[in-house]
Amino acid sequence: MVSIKDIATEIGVTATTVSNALGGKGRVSEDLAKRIRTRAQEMGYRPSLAGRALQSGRTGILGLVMPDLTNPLFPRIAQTLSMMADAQDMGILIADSRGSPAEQSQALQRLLRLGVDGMLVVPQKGTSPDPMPVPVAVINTASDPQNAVSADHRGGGALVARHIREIGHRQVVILGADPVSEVQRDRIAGMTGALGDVAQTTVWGDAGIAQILPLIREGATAVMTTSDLLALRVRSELMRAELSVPEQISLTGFDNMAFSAAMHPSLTTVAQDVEDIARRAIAIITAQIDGRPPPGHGETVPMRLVLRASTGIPAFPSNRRP
Amino acid sequence: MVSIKDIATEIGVTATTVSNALGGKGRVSEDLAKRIRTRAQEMGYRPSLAGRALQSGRTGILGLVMPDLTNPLFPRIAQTLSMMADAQDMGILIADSRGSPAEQSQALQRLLRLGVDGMLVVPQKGTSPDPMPVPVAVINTASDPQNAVSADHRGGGALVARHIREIGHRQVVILGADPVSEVQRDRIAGMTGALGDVAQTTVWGDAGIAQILPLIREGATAVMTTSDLLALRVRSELMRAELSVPEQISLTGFDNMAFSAAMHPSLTTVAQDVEDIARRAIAIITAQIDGRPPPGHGETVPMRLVLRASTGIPAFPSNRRP
DNA sequence: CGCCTATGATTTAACGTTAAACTTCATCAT
DNA sequence: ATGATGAAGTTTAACGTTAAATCATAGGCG
Repeated sequence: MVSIKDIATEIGVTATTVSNALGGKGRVSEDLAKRIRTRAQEMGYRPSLAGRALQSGRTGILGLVMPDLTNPLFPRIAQTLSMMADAQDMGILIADSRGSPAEQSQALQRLLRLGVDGMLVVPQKGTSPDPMPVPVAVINTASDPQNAVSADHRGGGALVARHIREIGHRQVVILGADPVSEVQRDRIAGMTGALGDVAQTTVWGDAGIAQILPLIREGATAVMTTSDLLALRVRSELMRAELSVPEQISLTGFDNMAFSAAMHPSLTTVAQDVEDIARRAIAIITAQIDGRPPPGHGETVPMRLVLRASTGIPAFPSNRRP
Repeated sequence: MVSIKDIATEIGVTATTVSNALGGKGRVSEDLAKRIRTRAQEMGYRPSLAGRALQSGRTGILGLVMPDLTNPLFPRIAQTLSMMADAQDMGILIADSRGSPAEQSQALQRLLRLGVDGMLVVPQKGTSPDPMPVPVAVINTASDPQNAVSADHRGGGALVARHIREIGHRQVVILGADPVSEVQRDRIAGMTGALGDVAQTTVWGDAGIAQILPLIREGATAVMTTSDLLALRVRSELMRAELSVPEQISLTGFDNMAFSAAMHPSLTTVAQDVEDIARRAIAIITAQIDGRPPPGHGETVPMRLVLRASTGIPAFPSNRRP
């Protein structure tokens, strides 16, 4: 490994001068600076993060903790975060909280031990992360509006619900995965709010899926879910019951996952602007690290309705079929 | 931040003694060592990675570069790698090569600059990573058997193909996503090998999907794909053509993605033992970092056939339907 | 000529940790 | 008594970088 000293002795100056030349600080004649830069380049110099970190107290590394790395959102978040971080010459260290709040704390501790400058956390359902000795940005849970950034799940729910209402549905089923999840509750709250006087029943999880066919027999013409994966499972149930989508039943998902466009019929769903969320999270974190006031105050990022083929005008919009 | 020195002055010994006590090296009386450990605990001491890294020349951080973080494999690889790494007190820094080989090099450079001790690379289709100044483990491409670990894609292909042949199919279509991908080519090679005298046609990508219905009209009774997502798209096509799965057409995927169990019918597919792959990759990398010879010599990790409802005995196994 | 200022570079020190060499003191065999 | 052995700690130094303070030199000005 080439160090700043090696360059210094090669050229015949001091380490400090090389540091200044490369960093653009202090006083170095433009001539010498250029010479140093080219020589450094030639010798394949790479600044040692460790040395710098020791001196500055900063590692330039952020930790990313997600409830479950197999979470559908993770890849896109990770991708965008890593690009944003790159742009600031920072790195993203990942950790998995493996579903449990206890593991979440451990993951945070591990990242802390590795010396991250800040933490990006997508918290476990229903938890908020322990207080940390480094800045934290919380994603998708509005714990403390100062450091949180979230998609507007409520607004997203309202978007689909309004669509369903406007195309004429008068009785719908809402299916959530887990009532513990604040995100899911928000989505559903948005739906119920926008449905207004449309008749609605909310059901949860596997038990909820089993209740759907009976509810359809009682006149429901649309099923709104809080995740594309749930929607796919409902689609399977409907197929088994020989109910056609969207002719007899309209179906909606959430999150615009990769497969939702490939299903038949392609799934109407709601997309998060993950890129915007990631950008804001990074902005919050870097601001805090640099001791600046975090920008914005917990505004949420709007969601977008993705209209596809799984929703349509109900054949029998009345409460009960003939 | 509490440093080793703080503890030293508190107790009235030298920094070295504290370091020795905590690290279990050197000579320290058990009595004193205990006192030091408890005091360190009380003061909330966390060793500085930077200091250690500077001294040892190691950061304890590995880089993970994937072609595309939205790759279906990524979450599971990342999850397992991060757990394995944790176990060795290491961290995983992620980077996205954004689809292009050029970006792949840049991603590697970035991680290098951040000071990783080693690199885990899932290379771009058809590329192998540039030589690196740190150890590298290559995943899923058998470039150099010394440092590569891969699922047995060929064997996986053979598994599904054998299944399809054994249940009586005599004419099949094979659908791949991209002929440039070595992984996909291996999977298909495995399939064609195991099909033996079964009539077969291989088609690729979007154009390939369009060719499937004609081929079925000519008598094909099974469609084998190299990815679950492709299978889902084929399923949609079949549905549009009112062909039932598996009664009329059998369908298979690859990778056992989250949705493949939720589809209707649930998808017969091939699963990678991602955990084993990750474990071996970490073993290879840590061995190289420690200067030990890498264990094993590029053996591949067997794949597993996941039998579900999308494959069955063909109604008309003959070459042409009545 | 002597003083001030600006410029260009050097010296010093520190960040936290640990390997290696060294001191101190007690114990024990000859 | 004399040296050898060993245990318990200490001193020194180094890893790479950079902030702060210091030194040297030249040119401008009264």
